[in-house]
Amino acid sequence: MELDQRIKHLLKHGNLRMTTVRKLVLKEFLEAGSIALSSYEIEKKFEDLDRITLYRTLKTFEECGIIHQAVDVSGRSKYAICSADCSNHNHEDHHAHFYCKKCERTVCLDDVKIPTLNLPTDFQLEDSQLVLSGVCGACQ
Amino acid sequence: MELDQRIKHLLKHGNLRMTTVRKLVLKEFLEAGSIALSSYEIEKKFEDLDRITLYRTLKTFEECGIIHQAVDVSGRSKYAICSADCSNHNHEDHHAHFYCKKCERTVCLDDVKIPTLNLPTDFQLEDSQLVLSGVCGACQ
DNA sequence: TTCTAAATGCAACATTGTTTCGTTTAGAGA
DNA sequence: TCTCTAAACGAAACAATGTTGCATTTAGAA
Ligand SMILES: [Mn+2]
Ligand SMILES: [Mn+2]
Ligand SMILES: [Zn+2]
Ligand SMILES: [Zn+2]
Repeated sequence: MELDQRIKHLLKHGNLRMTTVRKLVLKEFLEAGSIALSSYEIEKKFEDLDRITLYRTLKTFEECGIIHQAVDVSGRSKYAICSADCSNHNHEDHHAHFYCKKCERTVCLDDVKIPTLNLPTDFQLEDSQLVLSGVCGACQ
Repeated sequence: MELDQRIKHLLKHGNLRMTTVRKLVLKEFLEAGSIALSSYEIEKKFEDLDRITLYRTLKTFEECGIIHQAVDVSGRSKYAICSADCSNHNHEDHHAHFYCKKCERTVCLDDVKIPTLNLPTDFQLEDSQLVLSGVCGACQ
């Protein structure tokens, strides 16, 4: 499907209005693919994009199942486009993320699923995040 | 071993001077055990403890293998005392951490080791962090 | 006890994110 | 196509978290 079509489709599916900022930001994520983007990276790409609006857009997209969050080792939040099966308040992409210490990029490792672990019985598990770090292929 | 003795031993082992702040902070970590502490939590416990010095102390302890870092889901850094086998610039405690969404505490799950995974070959893995979240035993 | 490198304390700054509130606008309905 | 309103935006103000530079204090070796 064409990019503009996918954008329209995703926003409609999430019951979101088609605003300039949303189309702009969503385009970035679609183009980034499995590379996760920080708020700052998006912000600096568009001079007249308001920081606050951007934060709100990211939160909205995350809640709708359009993007998912990946914390990186430095504590910064990054976001990447979700796989098809995520929906409103229900994320299904439980994969690991790799943070490259050289280029500082975070990539989704869609094929590295987070394994099931047995916790002490009194912990009630809801989410899990696996953050790997090292050097990516491009940086070696 | 007595608390003061352990503090002396750990600082000496890390080749660190025995300063007031370091003894104070290290005591907190020893008493906290497997509960990870944020900078803020320590800071508010001692009114006249300088924020900047505290950050530096945490960094120093981390480098010496006295405490280890655990990112929590909110992006905040937390720290907990290391197991015996960590040393200068060489951490050996590769366990998962559990973040309770209710009490916001992070605990070390010393027995939950991070499993080995097969990554795409071009990634050179150095570290891994596994952050589980949900509700802890005390909060149910 | 002396002396110096290490540690501290303060100021100033940077990054990341939230809240409040007035203004603009998307898009549903007439 | 036009009107109208809830949703989204933009600006200001604030908070949390962390770093850097520099002058002062201090631990502990000699
Ligand atoms: Mn991902
Ligand atoms: Mn731990
Ligand atoms: Zn890289
Ligand atoms: Zn709890």
